[in-house]
Amino acid sequence: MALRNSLDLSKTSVEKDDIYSIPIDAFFKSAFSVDCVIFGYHEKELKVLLIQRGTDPFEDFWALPGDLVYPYEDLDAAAARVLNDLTTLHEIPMRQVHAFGKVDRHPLGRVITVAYLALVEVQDIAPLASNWAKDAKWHSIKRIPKLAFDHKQILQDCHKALKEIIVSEPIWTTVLPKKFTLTQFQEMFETILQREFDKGNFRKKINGVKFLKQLDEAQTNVRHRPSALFKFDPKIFKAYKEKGFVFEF
Amino acid sequence: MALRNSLDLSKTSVEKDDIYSIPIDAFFKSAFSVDCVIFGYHEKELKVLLIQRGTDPFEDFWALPGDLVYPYEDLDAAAARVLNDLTTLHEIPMRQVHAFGKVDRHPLGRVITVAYLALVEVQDIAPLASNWAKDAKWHSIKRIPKLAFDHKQILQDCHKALKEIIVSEPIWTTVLPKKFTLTQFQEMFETILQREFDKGNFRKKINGVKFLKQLDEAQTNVRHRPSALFKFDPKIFKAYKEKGFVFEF
DNA sequence: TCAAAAGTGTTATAGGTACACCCATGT
DNA sequence: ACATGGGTGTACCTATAACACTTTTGA
Repeated sequence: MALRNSLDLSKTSVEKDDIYSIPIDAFFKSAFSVDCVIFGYHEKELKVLLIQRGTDPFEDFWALPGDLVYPYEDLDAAAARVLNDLTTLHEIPMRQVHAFGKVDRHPLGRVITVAYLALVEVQDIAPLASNWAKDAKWHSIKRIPKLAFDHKQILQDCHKALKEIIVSEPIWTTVLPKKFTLTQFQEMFETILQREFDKGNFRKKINGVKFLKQLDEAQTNVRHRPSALFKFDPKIFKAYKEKGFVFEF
Repeated sequence: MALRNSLDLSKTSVEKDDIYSIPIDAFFKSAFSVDCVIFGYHEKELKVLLIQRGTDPFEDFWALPGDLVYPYEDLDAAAARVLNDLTTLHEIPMRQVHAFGKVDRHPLGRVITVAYLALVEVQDIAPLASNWAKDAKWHSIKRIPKLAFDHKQILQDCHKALKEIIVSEPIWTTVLPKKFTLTQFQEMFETILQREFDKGNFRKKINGVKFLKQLDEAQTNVRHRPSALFKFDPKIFKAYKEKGFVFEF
């Protein structure tokens, strides 16, 4: 059987055909990992943080940052740790997207991985290579190199999930300045959702939404009419979310 | 540490505080399971198939049907197997919803579980207790007993996911007869989405949707005006799905 | 002829789309 | 004065919601 060759479970006495007599210990011969799709946004460009692997398997390949989950570590905490190892960011929530569990997805053994995503400001990142990575770089979503494992699929699924999450959860707050213009707001959505909006109509929708509050300030030093600045009000948003609010673009 | 007491990893030499020196084998001391939320629909009622546990932990508690994933088994295949063990159904796709990975969620060791859901016709089920279950019964979604593990949370998340999936994927085909009336169709959505629709407006939406085809047949032996019968056309639906179709109720 | 559910039509309103146009600023 | 992006208004069109009404059957 093909799968047999790509797995090393030789330390157990498990025989494939006698599946109902597998000793309980055999089940505890597997591991789980998390893989993080860290999206970065900056000036109308969507990027992903990739690492270049420093060890086998797939040495030198670009891959999503990820790691095995420690025995005493919650799944969510493991994802947060990976983000912290690569960046200076804390308190950025990672969202779980999907578990990938094909038998042969990892050449060294049975490893199920759980994919997480986050959206951050590109400039916030300090891409220092950790011990399992030679290098770490932002890649435009439009030019992704060949990736290790099944990471191409994972990235694709997470990109789709990002588009769904962004309209209902304010994960975009990490990507805009505290005080932002409506144009910045619109461009961010246009980039991530990969479509364009009419300026006037977009603004009408924003005006109907109380959690985006216009400030008494304006831009300065711009060579055009200064824009009003807006801020996000998390308390008011909370009430919206409870009613099932989503941006209906 | 509280977690320490609820886990049994004594076979490894791992010390909590020295997490970076954990031997690779320690990671392969964990297991994964699948838990299946099998929703059943019948005559305006939504139910869930629960089993009564026959073994510790949580013996005699009601729980979601689930099992450990076999070493050579894909995650999706494990979910399908659980469904097959409890029912006579094949070819019913299970949809992955979420992975639950809290350290202490399983009293016997580190077990991450991946939740799946399916929607089936209640009558199709043959609730025979398998070796790990004393009993298996349909429970109305409105009256759910105390559940084992974190299954209450899992059920809740899956119920929410069902509402989201039902409007974009035709998982409801398993629940309606091959030839169905628009009233049956409407009642099914009303039950699952827990809201009501105006008959006339609902039908207007259906008429705009080409993958629901009216047949040249009608009901017989009903003591009221016979309803036209409709069928689902998977080929036409495929084109709709590619354009991102969802029912906007 | 009545009950019951099928099926259609009407209207008022809300919301979306596609524009055109004016405004404030720095150079 | 003009280039640049900010900001507003309008007119058209379509979608939606609420409702009343007609139709077809079995009993």
